[in-house]
Amino acid sequence: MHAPRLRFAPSPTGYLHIGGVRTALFNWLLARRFGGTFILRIEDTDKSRSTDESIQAILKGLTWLGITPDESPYRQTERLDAYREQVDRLLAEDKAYRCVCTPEELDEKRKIALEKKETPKYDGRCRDRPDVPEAQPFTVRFRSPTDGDTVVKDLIKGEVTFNNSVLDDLVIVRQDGLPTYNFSVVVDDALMGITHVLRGDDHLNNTPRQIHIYKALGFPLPEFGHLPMILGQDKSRLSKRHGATSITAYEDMGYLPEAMINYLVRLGWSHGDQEIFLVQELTEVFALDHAMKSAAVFDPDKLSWVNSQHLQAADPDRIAKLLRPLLVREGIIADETSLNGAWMRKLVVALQTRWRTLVEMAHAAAVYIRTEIEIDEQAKVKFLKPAIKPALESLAITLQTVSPFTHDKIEPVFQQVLEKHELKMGKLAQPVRVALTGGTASPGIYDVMELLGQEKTCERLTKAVGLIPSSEPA
RNA sequence: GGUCCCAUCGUCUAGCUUGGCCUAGGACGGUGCCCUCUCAAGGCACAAACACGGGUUCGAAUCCCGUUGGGACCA
Repeated sequence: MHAPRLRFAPSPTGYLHIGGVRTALFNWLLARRFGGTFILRIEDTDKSRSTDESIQAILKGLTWLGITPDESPYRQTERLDAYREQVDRLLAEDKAYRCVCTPEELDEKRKIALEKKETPKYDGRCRDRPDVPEAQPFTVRFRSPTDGDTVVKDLIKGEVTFNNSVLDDLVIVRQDGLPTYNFSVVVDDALMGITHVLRGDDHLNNTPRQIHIYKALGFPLPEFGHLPMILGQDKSRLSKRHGATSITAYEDMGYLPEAMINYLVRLGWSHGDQEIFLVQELTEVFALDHAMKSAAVFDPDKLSWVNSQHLQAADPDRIAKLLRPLLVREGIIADETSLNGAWMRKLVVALQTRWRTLVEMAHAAAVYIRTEIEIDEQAKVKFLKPAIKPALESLAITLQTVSPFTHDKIEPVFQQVLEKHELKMGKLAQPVRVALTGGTASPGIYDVMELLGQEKTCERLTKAVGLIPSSEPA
């Protein structure tokens, strides 16, 4: 593969789907790997279903992932002249013809065929009609070969043979003058010099038709590759009822773009036993020879794990930066500038291995930011007992003298309190943890204290002491 | 209904092209243990699959045929 030209050609009829992203990703990766060009083409000829919001969503999603086109995006609705020109050629060369059969007539014939248990197929009534009426509304049909085989040499599926007799004369221009999918896609791919058509395998059956159009138009054939679908947990095609299928949803849920790419690339492709990939690395090793033929089930658990791996490896300052808007969104801070960078970095380091998404991290961060915390009732009953009260009290007092209030300075003071009260680490750490965070799970206790700062630490300890009765209730 | 695609642990997959290295490997998830101030992270271990049936062959997850099951497209 040398300097290939690849494209992603979504139709803007909804949000950007996970499956679409995977297709885009494979194309983009191949372009990067082999020094090629990646093109984005918006297939918006279906005006009734296409929306500008969708186009924006597609662009936004791809941009988030860094899958950006090398040429400015094309829109089919801006290329109508090109299709018209090619249709005229076909018509002039008698490789296509006008068909004046009405939808009603065709429907009727289809019904009859179905009743007779025959495959509905256009009967070719206008194919060789010498007297095509001029004034009537018409569609343009492609004159398909009726015998022989068409072999698709698919990059992923291998050789797939279709018998031409099953192909009927497909409509390439509708009554409203707009080209149909199978025609516009060929004209575009040919005119844009696409060398490799990599798309979902739901298009495999269309490929022989398209090959005939290429040939009729005298264009060189690209290579074809048909990627398997992505399925939901119930093994049916991924759809709304499987939960989030929009790429935007994953950004909102706090997944990292590189994790998304990593997870999606492994869905249908492998590189030995390697699971975690940097995007850079993918652009160096990705190729189609280890692409899967069969459909894959989307597994949110594994995505979550992949995300955690990238989250742990990520630069804390970058994560901090991504966290800020989420903290605002979740109502934890008032505006993005309200916390200082060095502190945010410490926060991220403390939480990085403990949570799998940015949103989870943001929620976990609340305890260190808010002035008021809620103490879990069970934790309180279990750990904030009279026996520990003196130790907590003396900790609250001695910690006030620590300066600077850092992990390393806090540790010896904490140890002293342990010794003085003859306590083991675990005996004191848990009550302190409950007092400081309201719960029983948190980062290391010295880190928690440093994050909270002297004031909050001492306040919360004192407050906890106040919650403990002096003696065990009878 | 017709055409086409697909088939290894629950899931993602290695192995299949060039049969023996497969007692089928890795990963997620699950379970247990270790580490440990808790929770994570990390380490170790365990359970878990070649859809089925025929061939071909000394030998098949790997090649061939069929069945079954899933999916897509055309309507």
